[in-house]
Amino acid sequence: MSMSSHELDAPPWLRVESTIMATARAIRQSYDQRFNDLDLNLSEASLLAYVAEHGALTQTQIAKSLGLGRAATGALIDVLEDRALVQRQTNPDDRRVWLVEITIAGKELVEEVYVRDQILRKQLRNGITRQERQQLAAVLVRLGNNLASVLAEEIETT
Amino acid sequence: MSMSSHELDAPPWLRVESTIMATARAIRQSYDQRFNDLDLNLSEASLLAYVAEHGALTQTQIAKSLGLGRAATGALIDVLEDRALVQRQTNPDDRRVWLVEITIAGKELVEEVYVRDQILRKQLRNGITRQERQQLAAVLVRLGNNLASVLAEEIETT
DNA sequence: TCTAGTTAGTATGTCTCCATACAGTATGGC
DNA sequence: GCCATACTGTATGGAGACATACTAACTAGA
Repeated sequence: MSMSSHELDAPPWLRVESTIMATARAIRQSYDQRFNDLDLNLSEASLLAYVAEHGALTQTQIAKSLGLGRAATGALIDVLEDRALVQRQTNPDDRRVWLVEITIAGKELVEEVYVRDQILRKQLRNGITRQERQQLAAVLVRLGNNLASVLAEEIETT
Repeated sequence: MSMSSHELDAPPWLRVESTIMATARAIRQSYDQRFNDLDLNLSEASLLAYVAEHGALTQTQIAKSLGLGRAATGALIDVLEDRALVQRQTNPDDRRVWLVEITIAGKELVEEVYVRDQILRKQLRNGITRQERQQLAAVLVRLGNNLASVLAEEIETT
């Protein structure tokens, strides 16, 4: 019935990229659903948990750790601050920066975040061995390095 | 020196998700750069290549194969049609649909797309064995299945 | 000092995609 | 034939992030 001899339906490069992309989107989506009734999305929950663990941090520090840009991080903090889950405090030693801290209400909420994360992680690991997960991470890191050098090289020639 | 026993800087779930997401973004970015002087991005190039290989197709067929929504696909086709790289033709048997075909100009351009893809793919595979790539794909598929059942289950309980 | 360069946070515009709703068209049961 | 249902392509609004540019503030050198 099949007219062509190709094993894949889509061009292979798109295949790889869109599979990875779709996986990432789905992870985000499932976390968003699990946190939905807490009125948190994955990014907000992550920021909250990070601040809960690491204490008073500047926005730039948070942005770097979460792998987001400074603008996106600032917007997240705005939302969480409006809900009194974190608070900004001035730093007398450097008046450019905010020190972001978790509040009491934030601490309470983050406990629930931990619980749900554990449950979801267990479900996602189903049928995937620890070794496979480690290898997945390792390959992604190498791929990331290759990508970085490709992108760097491209800039040089500009 | 370290107060906590955590090995990672960021919350682990964000770690996984953002690594995958960042990888996907970087792949997209490197393709976009390589296709930049052709005035194509990855999605456009993929669509062009897919139509070049599979001939006259409806937009819905293309959307499904590329893993995009119908709206996004239609927008892509608009752009490519304006540049006369593909053309829409009516189908007398079903007046709802467009049949999208590649043009002569499109065929010429897609040849260059193939060349550049081969080069980039080779660079990205550097230091990653065929077996590892296959395993990466396999793990992503299983993870995707887990995600699908998690998301489905969530909908049921709503 | 004061001047140039750097850094922190914010504002703005763009990109790429999804979800939803809509109008036109097909299709299958009666 | 007629009607409910399903499907195609399009329009629109929103999410989530980036890149750029901007202001305020810090820092180091003459």
